[in-house]
Amino acid sequence: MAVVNRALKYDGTVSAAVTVDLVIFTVREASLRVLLIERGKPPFEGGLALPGGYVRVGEGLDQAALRELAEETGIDGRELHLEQLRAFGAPERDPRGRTFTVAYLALGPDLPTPVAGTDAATAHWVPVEAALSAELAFDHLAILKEGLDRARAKLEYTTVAAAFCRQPFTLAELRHVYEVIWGIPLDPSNFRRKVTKAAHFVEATGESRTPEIGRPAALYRRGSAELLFPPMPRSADGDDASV
Amino acid sequence: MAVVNRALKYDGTVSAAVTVDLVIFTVREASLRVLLIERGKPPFEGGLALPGGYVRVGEGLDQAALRELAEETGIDGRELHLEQLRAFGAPERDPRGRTFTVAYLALGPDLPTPVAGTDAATAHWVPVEAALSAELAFDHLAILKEGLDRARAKLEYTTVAAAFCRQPFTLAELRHVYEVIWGIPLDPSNFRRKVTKAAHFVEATGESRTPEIGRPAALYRRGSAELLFPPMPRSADGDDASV
DNA sequence: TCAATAGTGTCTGTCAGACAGTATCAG
DNA sequence: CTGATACTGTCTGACAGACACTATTGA
Repeated sequence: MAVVNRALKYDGTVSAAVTVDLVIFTVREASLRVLLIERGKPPFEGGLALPGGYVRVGEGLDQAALRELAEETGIDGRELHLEQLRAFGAPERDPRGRTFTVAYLALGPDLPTPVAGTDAATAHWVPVEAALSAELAFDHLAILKEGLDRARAKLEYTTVAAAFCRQPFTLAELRHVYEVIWGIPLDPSNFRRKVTKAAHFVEATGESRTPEIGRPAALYRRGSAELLFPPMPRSADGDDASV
Repeated sequence: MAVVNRALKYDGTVSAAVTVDLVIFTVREASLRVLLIERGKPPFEGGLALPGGYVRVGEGLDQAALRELAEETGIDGRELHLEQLRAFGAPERDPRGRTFTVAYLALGPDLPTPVAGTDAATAHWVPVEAALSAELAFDHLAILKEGLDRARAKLEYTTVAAAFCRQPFTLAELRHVYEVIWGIPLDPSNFRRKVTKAAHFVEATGESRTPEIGRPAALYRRGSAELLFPPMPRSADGDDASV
């Protein structure tokens, strides 16, 4: 769609299209998944890509990211964690002409199977290991990698892990998020001590949930803290398992 | 400069100018300083701003940042730490029309007084406390704040502090960087233990430098490590002193 | 009763904070 | 010698890793 003009201004500066692209992660069935769409139009027609689209006139970057999130997935962005990753602007990253993209990272609880939107023929939750070895359109593989790195890093020193859990949640569910994203097992006992002693990471609801088997687990909600101090230690030897 | 076209494409997507802006920090005379220019042209003529300029045709973002660094300061960017902060794109951030900017953070040792460049009437190393309470052009105050936050955070878990020191350096000089940027004193003894025990943060040259007064100090060079593990602890009570 | 998961208690090593004490220079 | 800064050593408390042990459910 839309031929992007690659207009030269007299002084050699560039006028370009600007897009937002979204790295949307969720945890489902013991794996971290990213939302990928099958492109319905050239370039890369039929190929896999991150959801995204052009920024509109009069629209801010965050605003554009929220709109694309709603359009391509039907998700209300206010329910998830959304933050900017960074801008990508290599001259040849889009064969249609000069295009800059601002990548966003979105984290949410196991989300509904998304609604195919404007540019999306179909959308799927793809396990990240699979996505990392897939051929993605444009420079989306690099963007995905940065998103993954950022998500992994942020689990350490912020409380975003809770963004992956539908509230209320058990500590086992929260721990599961860490284990899946870091690809390493955590000691349940030490995890509990850490999380419950950190100020305002989680707050107990006083209720509990009885699973099909085993002892009922206490339920918690997100606390008010954004930063986690001291951080959640990732085992010294930076072992990322498979990925 | 130059009138930026705010062309609407038929589908309402925007074509815009793209700039890079630089937050360049250095440590001098017991204060953290940022390079600000006095704008030579409208808008905000005569006002203070971060150095920066338009991205050119065929030029990548990092490349544009390096070029602007050289043009406006005469600094060879390969000598300093340069990383992207993030993109800013509020619709009304530039009165001339829709403009996106990609902010960069640059960290270097006490740098030469910069050469006034293309868009800069004059350039100064301004103490950050002063810059934070100044009226900066565009959204540059917000960009500066983010740069400062990022720099402070990165001292904790990376070895970038060494980027502020001309090599070779003493451990007192390196410690001074932390103290100035965090605005808190660090215990010299514990700092030494931490830095020398961390793998490849610094490596001893075997030489020493005799100051005007006091015992000579051993000299070190940057090590190969980028990440610092375990991190440099910032005292639990997040006290940022004045700033 | 057992299987399974939730949750508690405790030992140990590592490391940060505090600070006493020693070393090496210029005058 | 004094003053100043560089460097070493040591004690203590906080906390992570490991893991034994107890608690509460369904079948």
